[in-house]
Amino acid sequence: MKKMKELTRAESEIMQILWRKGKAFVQDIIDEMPKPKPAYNTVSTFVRILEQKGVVGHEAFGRSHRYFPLVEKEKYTRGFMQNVMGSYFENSLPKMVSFFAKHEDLSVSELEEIKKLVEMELKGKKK
Amino acid sequence: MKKMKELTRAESEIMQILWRKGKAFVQDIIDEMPKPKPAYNTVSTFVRILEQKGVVGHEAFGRSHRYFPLVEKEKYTRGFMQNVMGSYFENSLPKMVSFFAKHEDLSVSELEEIKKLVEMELKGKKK
DNA sequence: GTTTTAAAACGAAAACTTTAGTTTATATTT
DNA sequence: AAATATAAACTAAAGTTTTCGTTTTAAAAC
Repeated sequence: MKKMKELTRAESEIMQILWRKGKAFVQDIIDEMPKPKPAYNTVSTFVRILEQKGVVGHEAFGRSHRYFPLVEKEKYTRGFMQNVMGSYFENSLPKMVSFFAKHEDLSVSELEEIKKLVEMELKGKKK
Repeated sequence: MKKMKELTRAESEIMQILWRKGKAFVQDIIDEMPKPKPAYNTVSTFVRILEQKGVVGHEAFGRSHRYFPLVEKEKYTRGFMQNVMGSYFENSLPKMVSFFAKHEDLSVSELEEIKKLVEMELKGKKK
């Protein structure tokens, strides 16, 4: 398994859009970007970089390319979150949950959802 | 409240060490760094950059400086995780927990810890 | 009090990221 | 088929981050 190269901020922003949309032409990507929209060529360059990195592919439609992710968001998220967990939460999910319980204002329904989820998981685990 | 500037990767690596150790001379930081250790000056430059950004301070000992974080890890983590949550988990903690349940192998004791924690939180919430 | 030495400060080169203008190729229109 | 238009590819400049060699400094050793 090849080690996934870390994405830069701009690259990641474009990947987020591709992950969300599944497939997109350069213009579609630009449409999804906020306020100070970059030039067409800027985005075009980035998809090409991402393609070179092996995380994006394309299919030709006439002389246009429609781009799509080659790496699943889940997969990338996994590697990425591994770092975050290690650096910020001592590799402990309870520590992370506790952090959010302390700092963010969790709703009752969110908490109940987590509880249910964890119980489910426990059921599967214990015997 | 001033908006905390995002840290670069190298800066963040040094902050992690300062957060862990509390106080450290440049050499102490280098000692904590992995394999291809950077030159003394490299690290020295970074602590100075961090100082300029207002996230690190120092006290003088003779002609040495002992550096320490001015921004709590918790505080920085908060802003940082807000992004992560938004980009990767649609701002939903249950989604994040679910992600880990699916991908990482959580131990029974971790799950129980989370369950307890969530129940505690619920108790506090529901009237 | 002069020399040595070790750390901080400075400065600038190297590497990487971001941004877009220019060029090229090829469909589409005339 | 020539002109036009459009999208990708190329190129390069601007900006940022990372890396250290060099210089300055001030304390310590002589």
